[in-house]
Amino acid sequence: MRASQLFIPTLREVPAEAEVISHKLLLRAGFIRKAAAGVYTLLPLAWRVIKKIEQIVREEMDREGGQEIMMPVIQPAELWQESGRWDVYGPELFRLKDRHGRDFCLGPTHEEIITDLVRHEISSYRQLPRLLYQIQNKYRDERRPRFGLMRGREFIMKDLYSFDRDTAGLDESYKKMYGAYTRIFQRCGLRFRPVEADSGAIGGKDTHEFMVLAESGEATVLFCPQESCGYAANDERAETPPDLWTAGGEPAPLQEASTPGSHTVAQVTAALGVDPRQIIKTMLYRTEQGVVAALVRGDREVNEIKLQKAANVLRLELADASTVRQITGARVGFAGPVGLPGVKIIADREVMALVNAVAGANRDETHLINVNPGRDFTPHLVTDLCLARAGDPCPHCGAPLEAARGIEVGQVFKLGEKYSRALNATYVDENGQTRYMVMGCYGIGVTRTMAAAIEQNHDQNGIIWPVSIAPYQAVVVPVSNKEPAHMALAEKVYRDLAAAGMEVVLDDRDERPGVKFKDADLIGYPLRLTIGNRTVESGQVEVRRRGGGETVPVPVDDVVETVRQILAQS
RNA sequence: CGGGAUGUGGCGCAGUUUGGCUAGCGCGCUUGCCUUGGGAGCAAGAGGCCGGGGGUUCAAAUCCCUCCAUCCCGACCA
Repeated sequence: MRASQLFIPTLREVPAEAEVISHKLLLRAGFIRKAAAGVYTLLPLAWRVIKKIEQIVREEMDREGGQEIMMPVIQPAELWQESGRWDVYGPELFRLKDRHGRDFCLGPTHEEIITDLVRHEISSYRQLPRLLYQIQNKYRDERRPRFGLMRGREFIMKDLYSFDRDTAGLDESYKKMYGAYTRIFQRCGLRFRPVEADSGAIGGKDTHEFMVLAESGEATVLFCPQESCGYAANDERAETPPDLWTAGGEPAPLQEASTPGSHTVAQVTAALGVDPRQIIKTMLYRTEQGVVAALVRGDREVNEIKLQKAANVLRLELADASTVRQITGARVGFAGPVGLPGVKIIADREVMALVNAVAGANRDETHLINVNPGRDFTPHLVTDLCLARAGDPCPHCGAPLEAARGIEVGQVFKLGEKYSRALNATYVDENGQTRYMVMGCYGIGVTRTMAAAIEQNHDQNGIIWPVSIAPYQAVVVPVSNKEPAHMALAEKVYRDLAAAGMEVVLDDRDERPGVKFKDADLIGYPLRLTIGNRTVESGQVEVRRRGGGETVPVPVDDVVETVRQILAQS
């Protein structure tokens, strides 16, 4: 393509709305434009990148036996009511009504639709397993869309759904997808890490997230630095072997201490001169089964996912000030487990190891000292409630875990029978028995993958596309489009490359060379071929790799082969 | 959802506090000349319901009310 004909509206200045680098560069380099908050038009360059990522995804899905289908974006409420998610999904679900007043939603995911399809069309074990996938727009009315394509309200997802006869079959499908995902992100040129994750709202058992490592990532992952171990999990999932620290000593009599104004751990440690680990932090949560108190050591934070599981509740939210007052009789910051009636108390293991600890007294401006778990209060349950952090021991090998930020670009789930039961998706096995299908679902955020690639591959001048997903592989830049010798050679090089099957742009715009170079760097073509006075007389072309590498003169007749080799190596 | 900020040609901004006369600047855009190895120069132009609605006033980008949009921060660790 000729740059003079291409729709690539680059910007010299950064639009004020962009925060992260991928958003800034996508706007500046002319890849995207915003239509509404979290909703974008993908311009030709972005669409080319998306199609390349999609193609990689397709090839790897097909290789594992996946079959592509297209499902509706608009989904009837009935199916969501049948699965129970119409009420559970909350305000993130885009809801709408048709002219008759019937309820619909814009699909944030397609378990309902596909399970409905499969229950009607598949009835025998002979038809299983089935792996069906789609690549299309999905919708979530995010409470806060941000970071451009990283957290949009409309985005492109690949979702594959597996239907198996039993859990052994599911394990097989899961393994296939895990392998496919590893290949996909490798082929996209990304530095990533699969981590153990929590299944969250979609429900299910095993799950891994594929995290692209980048500072701008919204998720925290913890991983074991020991290569032989390889443990990695997100911070919500990571198990925390208990640190049974104790100040020791003999249990002393319970006492009250006046702690005016000390409603945080830091303030209490300062007021009483104790180690934060000596404090029992009491967090009150509202659930559909009443208020639950979570106890963790003062230096720890509550992991709400673990708490939710331990409490076996569906909904969990931190109690507001008036609820705290009602339960404890005190303002926020003075809750404690001693004499806390009518509240289910769940304690972390580390709390139980403490001797003569400090806790809120359930009275304003007062704490208790010499609190001894087991003597002064007895939790209903003791378990792991800690949010993991760097430095915690690896649950497998004990080495201190390291933390990193990650962008979640893919997730693989074992759903089990959750949806097949809810929607009655059954088959008849070889013994004539009716059984529920066993499902898995496997998503990749395609638009987010594009953004993540930029987060990981850029410099101060612009994007540095991995060759496999670059919108074009090379740009040919004649230094002057008024110089017949430059243009003639540029045209030849351009045609030769195109004839050899390369995706190449000829920058034939009537611009000064500086402008073309700046745009080439900004857009991030992996290769730039420059034609100017320095080499044109000797019949050479300068070849330069984006993102490092020197400018190398190459004889015209060798250009195609040289480019082919460089691209093959990348 | 809570808090904060912003909304002025395509982009980035000034002007608003202290109402006033043709609403400015840089970039981009158009035309011409000139120039061509890292976002050139000169000249002449085009382009603005000052986010919407309502109000105050002789007079509103500027003051008041209201709505909308966008961005940021937070969403509670007791």
